[in-house]
Amino acid sequence: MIAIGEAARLSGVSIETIRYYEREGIVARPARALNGRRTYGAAEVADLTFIRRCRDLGFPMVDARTLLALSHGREENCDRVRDLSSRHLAAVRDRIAELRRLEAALEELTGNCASGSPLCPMLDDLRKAP
Amino acid sequence: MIAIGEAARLSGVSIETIRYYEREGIVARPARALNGRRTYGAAEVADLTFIRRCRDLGFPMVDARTLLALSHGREENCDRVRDLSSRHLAAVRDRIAELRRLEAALEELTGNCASGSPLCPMLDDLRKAP
DNA sequence: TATGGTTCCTGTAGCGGCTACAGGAGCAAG
DNA sequence: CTTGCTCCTGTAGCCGCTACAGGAACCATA
Repeated sequence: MIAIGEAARLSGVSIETIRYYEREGIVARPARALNGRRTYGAAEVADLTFIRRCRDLGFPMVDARTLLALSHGREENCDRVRDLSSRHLAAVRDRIAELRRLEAALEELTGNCASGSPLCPMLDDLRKAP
Repeated sequence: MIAIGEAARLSGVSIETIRYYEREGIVARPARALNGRRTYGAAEVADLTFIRRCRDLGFPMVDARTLLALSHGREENCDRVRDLSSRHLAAVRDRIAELRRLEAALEELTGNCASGSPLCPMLDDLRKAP
């Protein structure tokens, strides 16, 4: 049994965030040592790591929760998992497309900026309401 | 002189957000009518629209503030503007690259998921700590 | 004049997902 | 015995809004 600092190191989830997950009921409350300190075993560290993996993949917390629950369930509900992840993949692609549009718009604005006008062309563009 | 609802329609900034911008000192406090209601003119609507344009382009509020101030300044500080926007463009590109990595990782995970294993391969991958 | 629908006002709380304290207790090493 | 580390609880802050609650005033119609 290890303390919270060690669990944080092993899982890659910060101490504060571990306590936050506990408060929010995202992970189960760990056992406490006689002095009141939290103690963690391999299963708890695995859960924390699982959550971090989900977050690294950009899943929102609500999905991470669900995935963790599915991972605990006796039947591995692969359909649910695939559904969640393909939705998330679609959201990621939408976001990429949106950022590309931003990128193009910014490129154009900064491109205009390169010209040596007395009036800043970029500010001028921003002032035009579309 | 128009009321806040009309200013919201014209600028594309919601009423609540206009009041928020005012509270935060992002835009100047407008004049008030005798009944205490805010009144807006063309200049105020232009400022709101300017901010919205910045936000649409993904600039953080702190940059939008600066750009608005530059837009009000007597000398159009084009260098500052170009600097801000090229930094922002770089941030957007970084974010796109990050999302592409996510996209690739998610594609691989969901790809695994298509196989008909009794154990969900995606959950299995998530359980492996990298 | 009464009524009803719309707009406006202030103030406060909530969202997500943490992060950063404050203020204190315990524990191990030198 | 002191120093410094880890841990504890509880609260507030981050960003950029958004959503109320609870009330006042305006306008159009009957």
